[in-house]
Amino acid sequence: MPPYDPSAFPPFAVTVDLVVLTVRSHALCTLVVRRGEAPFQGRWALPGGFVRDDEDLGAAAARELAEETGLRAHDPSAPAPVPDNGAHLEQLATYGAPERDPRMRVVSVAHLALAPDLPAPRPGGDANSARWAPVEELLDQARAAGSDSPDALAFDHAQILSDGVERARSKIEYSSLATAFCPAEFTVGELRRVYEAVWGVSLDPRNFHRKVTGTPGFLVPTGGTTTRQGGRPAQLFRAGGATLLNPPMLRPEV
Amino acid sequence: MPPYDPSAFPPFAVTVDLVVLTVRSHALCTLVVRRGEAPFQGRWALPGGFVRDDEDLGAAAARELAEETGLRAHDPSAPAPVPDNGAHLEQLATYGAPERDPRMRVVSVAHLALAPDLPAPRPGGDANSARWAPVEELLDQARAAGSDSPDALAFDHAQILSDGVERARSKIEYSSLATAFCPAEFTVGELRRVYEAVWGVSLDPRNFHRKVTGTPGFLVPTGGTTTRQGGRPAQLFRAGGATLLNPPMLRPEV
DNA sequence: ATCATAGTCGTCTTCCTGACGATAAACACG
DNA sequence: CGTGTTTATCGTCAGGAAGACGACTATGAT
Repeated sequence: MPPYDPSAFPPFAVTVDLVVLTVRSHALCTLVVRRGEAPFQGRWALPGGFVRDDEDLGAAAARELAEETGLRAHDPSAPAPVPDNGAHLEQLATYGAPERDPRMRVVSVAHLALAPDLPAPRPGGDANSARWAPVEELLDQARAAGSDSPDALAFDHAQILSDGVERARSKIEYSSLATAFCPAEFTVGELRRVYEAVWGVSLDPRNFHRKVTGTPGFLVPTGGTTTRQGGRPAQLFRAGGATLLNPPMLRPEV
Repeated sequence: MPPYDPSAFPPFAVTVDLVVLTVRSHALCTLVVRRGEAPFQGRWALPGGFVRDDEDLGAAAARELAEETGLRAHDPSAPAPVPDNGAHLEQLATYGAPERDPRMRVVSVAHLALAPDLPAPRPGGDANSARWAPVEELLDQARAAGSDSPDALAFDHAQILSDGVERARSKIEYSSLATAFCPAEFTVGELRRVYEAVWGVSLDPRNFHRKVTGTPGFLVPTGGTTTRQGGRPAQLFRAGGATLLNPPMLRPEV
């Protein structure tokens, strides 16, 4: 074991980067901001920033999320007394390859946020500096063109986005996390469209309905109904207390 | 968005900590080392150390793992041509509460390593400075006594261990990761005892046998047999190419 | 020879899923 | 005002997987 001498450590910068996902018009979208400075000037990037001196990692991520979107983070470890519109926020992974930032050694603790559909993004300064981009578009781009393409995300953000999307895709299988994409009250059909958008598949409405309404604690009827999707009025639900789905919702093969 | 000025970042130290898990005599155990210096002098802690200047996070974790155990890390992203005794190594989570190290701001990128049963740990220097400790023991301790108990793990390592164990417990459900606890060739019964030790349950040998031998790509028979567990000779298997178990192995309730 | 131990093959019931028919309740439009 | 369209919801049926458990097999120990 090397001697643990805290005065002789290599200096690192620590940042948080955010993969903020939402579902907009049947597509899974993520928030990207345009970089104003070098490196990667003019390229799109995930929102993020430095962790402050006295700030925990999750707090830094929540602060960045609020700055970029106005969303209040919903701490999953809290008892969650208010079913507000706060977004789900969790740590994703940490990226620290030595050359990931050409200027210096930067370790980025990526976080994943899931939010209901939001109005237009709140640009930090100028008008077109932030947007919701369909993740398929961004990921296809990263696969087709290289990471040097001017349309590709800056730094290793395509990898971070890919990891975040994969986390979301797998986590809605066995948890009730998909409700984080929905408003406080939602219908079974709206929840189904979330699954369809995140997985990029279409699901049988009848089997889906049977599954989610038959899982105890997943959905709680509010008593109200809505016709905002057209067609026959649908029951409104809130997310129930259950966080784990057992047995899980099965993602179709293919 | 705050201006991204790399010369004005708050300085952090970045370390890796390791949750090394193995199964020894029917119990899930983790490697702990005794701290030689303050803070927490004399207390047990997870092995770990500083990330070097030009070193990736995973490389730092692999280096620490080799230093502490002699294990070669088995990069899960590599095509894995050699079914060697290398341990499985993956990033777990990152811990960076401002006061987690009283001396300075330290962000620790915890990694999870799964290894087959090893001989006695290789102490870095003196004889009794490292040991395999049953995780139940360590976690019960953390729950019963506070973190100030002299038997409790140093820093926030009880939390890190708890997260690592939970990751391992859930991941063997839907992946073939349990084979990382086994030697290169193993029997169905040995694999079952791994599940039983990690989950702390007992499983029906017949149903378990049906499940693992019936999942395509999970196990590959080597042709050999062994009687090292006593009783009727058992077929030997190697881990197959499949990494995802679908449908998953179900962890019993209760 | 007998027993204990561990492995392996079957059977049966129950639960869950996927496929899909049928009905219900709204709205749009001629 | 009927008719078609859309979405929601209930029901049925066959196939697959899992839990419970019986039965048989091949070793070593006594």
